[in-house]
Amino acid sequence: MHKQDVTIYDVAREAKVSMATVSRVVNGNNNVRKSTRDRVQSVIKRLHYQPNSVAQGLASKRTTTVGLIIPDMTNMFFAELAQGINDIATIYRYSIILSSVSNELMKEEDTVQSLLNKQVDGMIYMSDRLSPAVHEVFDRTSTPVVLASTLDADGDLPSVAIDYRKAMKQALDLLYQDGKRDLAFVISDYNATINVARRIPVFENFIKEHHLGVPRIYRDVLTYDQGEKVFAQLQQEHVDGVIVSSDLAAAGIINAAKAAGVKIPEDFEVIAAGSTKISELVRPKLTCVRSPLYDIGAVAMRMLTKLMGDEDLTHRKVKLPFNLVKQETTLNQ
Amino acid sequence: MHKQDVTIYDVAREAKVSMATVSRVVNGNNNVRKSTRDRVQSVIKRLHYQPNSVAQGLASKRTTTVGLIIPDMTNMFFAELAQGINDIATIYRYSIILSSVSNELMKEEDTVQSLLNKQVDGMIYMSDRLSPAVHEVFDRTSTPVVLASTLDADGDLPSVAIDYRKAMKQALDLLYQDGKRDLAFVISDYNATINVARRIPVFENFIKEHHLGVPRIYRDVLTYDQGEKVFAQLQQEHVDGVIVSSDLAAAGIINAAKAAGVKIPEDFEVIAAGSTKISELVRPKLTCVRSPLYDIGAVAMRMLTKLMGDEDLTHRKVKLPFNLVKQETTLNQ
DNA sequence: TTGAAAGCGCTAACAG
DNA sequence: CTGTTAGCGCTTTCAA
Repeated sequence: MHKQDVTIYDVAREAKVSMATVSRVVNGNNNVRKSTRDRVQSVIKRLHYQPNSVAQGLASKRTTTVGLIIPDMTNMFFAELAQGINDIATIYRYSIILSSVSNELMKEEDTVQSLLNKQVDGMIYMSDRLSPAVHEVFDRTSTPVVLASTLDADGDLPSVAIDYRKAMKQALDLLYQDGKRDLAFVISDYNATINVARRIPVFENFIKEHHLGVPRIYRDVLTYDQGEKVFAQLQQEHVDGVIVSSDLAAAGIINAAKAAGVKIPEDFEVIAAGSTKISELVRPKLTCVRSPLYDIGAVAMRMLTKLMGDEDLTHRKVKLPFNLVKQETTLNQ
Repeated sequence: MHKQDVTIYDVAREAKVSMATVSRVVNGNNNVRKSTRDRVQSVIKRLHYQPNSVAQGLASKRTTTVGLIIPDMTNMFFAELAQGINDIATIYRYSIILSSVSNELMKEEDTVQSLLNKQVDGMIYMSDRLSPAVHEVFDRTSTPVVLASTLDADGDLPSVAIDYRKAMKQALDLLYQDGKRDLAFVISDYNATINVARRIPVFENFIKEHHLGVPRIYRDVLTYDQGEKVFAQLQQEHVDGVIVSSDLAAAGIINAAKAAGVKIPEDFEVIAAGSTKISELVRPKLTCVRSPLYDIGAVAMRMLTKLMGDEDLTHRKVKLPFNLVKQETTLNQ
């Protein structure tokens, strides 16, 4: 049994034309007489001919494939981004090679290089941290890259995101207006660009301006369990308002607070700086910054298609509007 | 700027060997003298040579790529499966082409065919329903396929799953032992193989054996909102024990029940027949059937690697052990 | 509107 | 241990 039984050559022979003509028909090239086209198409149907994409890729140097570098696909945040990318990719008939880099089995730069070796036409990068090694690979290649929900703080890679500074500021304002003065910021990765270059400076500045003492930052809190655990520390330090980067961790904090008999939002307010379905299904419902994740993915993919078609981008750094959704973990005036 | 500047030919010339020898070095073939190997490797390094996977694929007829057909990547259930697949794939150096078939943009059989055209070495299929059209494509190809967390009820495609009959039976027993007599089964897709061929027969049989009247089955309940909505019906029909196929929908039911002042588990018990992180973060915590999702994915991928290496499978239908995790939505004796 | 022919970059006999 | 030589299946000039 063969992987491929019928090739373009078989079609050409049966239809009594050259391979070139079959190729034209397959690729929708108009320079074919209608009668010829019909004849070829009927042979294609009769023989169940399917073009070999690998051969097409080698000959044309286009694979109609894009690479997706994602930190962790079990994180709904990224899954929703990926869904937006996927849908647009499908419309444009691009396939997606998925690389989840959560495991330590392969270095990120090797993953990216492997994508390049597969001759992807473009890549979308959504890891929070753009290491120098990865950046170097991006710089060396002519294959277009778009960042989704991430930033390239120093460089100028095209990106789609929200205004993290503004979102952080609004969240802090809300806590402050509600009378909270002992604020904390709970994050997963301190060195993620969006944290170190955006949210943290805003947070520290806010604390300073309002004379709220020392900025309290808790790191490495990403999972539900880590959220549950960090609550004890928050309570010990008498924190009464907290911004949490992941809503999964925020769910842990909320449940731990409820278990400890703490009243939310009266005595303790929580805002998630990033959100997924989870913010809707915990009780009390989570006040959160809602990014248009699906749209971020969709826009990023659309930008990539332009880049892959050698078009220019009108905007290289796109900021999409976000929403501060006031729910039950803040006083919600 | 070119996509590929240095080819195997350049390396051969610089190292003063033939392309064949370079190819041998690249592929770790042992029939190369150490000194030659070293010389070639140093040239490879100096020139930053990277093999073109597309050309390799065309020449060798192996792409070291597998296709993943997934219904909806924003469903954590599938995301966790995919993670297991991804990790094993990474170990064996396979890339993953991801096809989310949730959108209506492309028919499933076309998606599968497109994967075949890309010359994937194998496929893992995780959609709940194996349509005749898709099955036909699978039957026609010699490319190996493994089903993960799905069944091929009539056919004999290799699969990895749990014992759905047993899981359903245990869940029903638990509700019955707790004194619940007005049972219902809430599912997303009635025609999913695991439902129509496994769970539903067990449910109907149970109802009959215990003389519990007419089996109540609620369909098309998949999302959180749909779960919230279906609760009104459950209440109206005085259901006191329900098995829900998706834990996301179960979360909706629980929250709606709480909002209606219904006491869980005293007056109303809930068991999720499939579970993810969500079962842990709702309150009360959800009693659920826990499938080893990551392992199912991992085992499926391992089976696929064997098939792709032309090895035989000792077991074509693997059943992994599951757990009925008793938490707060059942009386939990 | 069509065909001939030269690759795309690599692998895999085969011969030596 | 190494090189020669055909391809893999398709696209793409270039001529006709």
